[in-house]
Amino acid sequence: MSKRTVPADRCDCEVIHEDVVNSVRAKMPKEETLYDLAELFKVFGDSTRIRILWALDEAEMCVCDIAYLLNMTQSAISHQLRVLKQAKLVRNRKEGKVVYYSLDDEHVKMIFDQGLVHINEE
Amino acid sequence: MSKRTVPADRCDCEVIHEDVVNSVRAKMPKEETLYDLAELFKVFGDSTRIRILWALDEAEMCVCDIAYLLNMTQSAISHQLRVLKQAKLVRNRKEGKVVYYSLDDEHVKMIFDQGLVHINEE
DNA sequence: ATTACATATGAATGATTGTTCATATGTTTA
DNA sequence: TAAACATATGAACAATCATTCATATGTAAT
Repeated sequence: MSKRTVPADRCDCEVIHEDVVNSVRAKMPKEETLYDLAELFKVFGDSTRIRILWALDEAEMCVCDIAYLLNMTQSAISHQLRVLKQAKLVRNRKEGKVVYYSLDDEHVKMIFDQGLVHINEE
Repeated sequence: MSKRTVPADRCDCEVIHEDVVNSVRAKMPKEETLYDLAELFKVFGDSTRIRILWALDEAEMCVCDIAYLLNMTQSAISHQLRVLKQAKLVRNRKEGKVVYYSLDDEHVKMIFDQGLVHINEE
C-alpha cells in the first residue's frame, strides 16, 4: 500500500513503508535521551555490578565486605563502585579508613523487578 | 562492633563486618538469576538496540524501515535484530520477501520508563 | 530460468570494557 | 614518625562486541 522507493541515505535498501517510518520518527524521543538510557542499562549489564547493587539493596557495606561477599579482589570492586557512583546509582560515606557504600536510588529495585518479570516469562 | 578478621579467600583485605556479609549472602538470589538479569540489561545497553525497541514500540516495521529510520545499514540492523530476538524481546513474521518485526514483550516500555525515571532525577 | 530485491550470516576489524597488578592516597595506631 | 590497613587509581591485557564487507538464502516478478 504505502510502497514508495526512495534513494536510501545510508541503508542499502529501498524504503518499504515510508508513512510508517515518518510517523515513528515523529514520536521518537531525542537522540540524546535514548543514548543516556542505553548508557544507564549498560551499567546494569554486568553481573558483578548487578550483584553489588543487589547486595547494597540489602544493606550498606564497605568495599572490603563486598569483595569478600563476591569473592573478588578489592581492586575490582573498587573500580566497579566507581562506575556505579558515576551513574549515580550508589553513594558513599567515609568513616575513618572505611568507606561505606549504599544505594543512591530507590528505583534500582524496581528496574531489577521489571527485568525479572521478563526473565521469568516463558 | 562486628569487627572480625578472617583469612580472605580471594579478596585481598580483611572482612570488616562479617555478620552483615552473612546476612546479605543469605538473602542474595541465585547466582544464575543475577547472571541472567545482567545478560538482559546488556541487551538494553546499546543505543542502536534501544532505538530499535523504541521504534517497534510505536509500530511494527520491516528491517529496511528500521535501517532507513536509524540511518544504518540493513546488515547492522539485521544483526541487532537477531540479538533482540534471542533475548525474546522481538518477534517477526514473514510476508513474502519482507520480514516484519514487533515487540514480543509488553514490559519493554515499563523497563524503559523505570530507566527514564532514574535519568530524569537530579 | 533469470533478474531483482529483502533479509540473514560469517569473517574481519576497531573499539570498548572487566579484571589484574602495582602502586598511590589517606587514616589510624603503635 | 613509622607501620598497618582500607580504598583508589593508572596502565596493561584479554575478552567481548558493534559494525562493515562480502556473500548466501529465499521469494517475487519478468
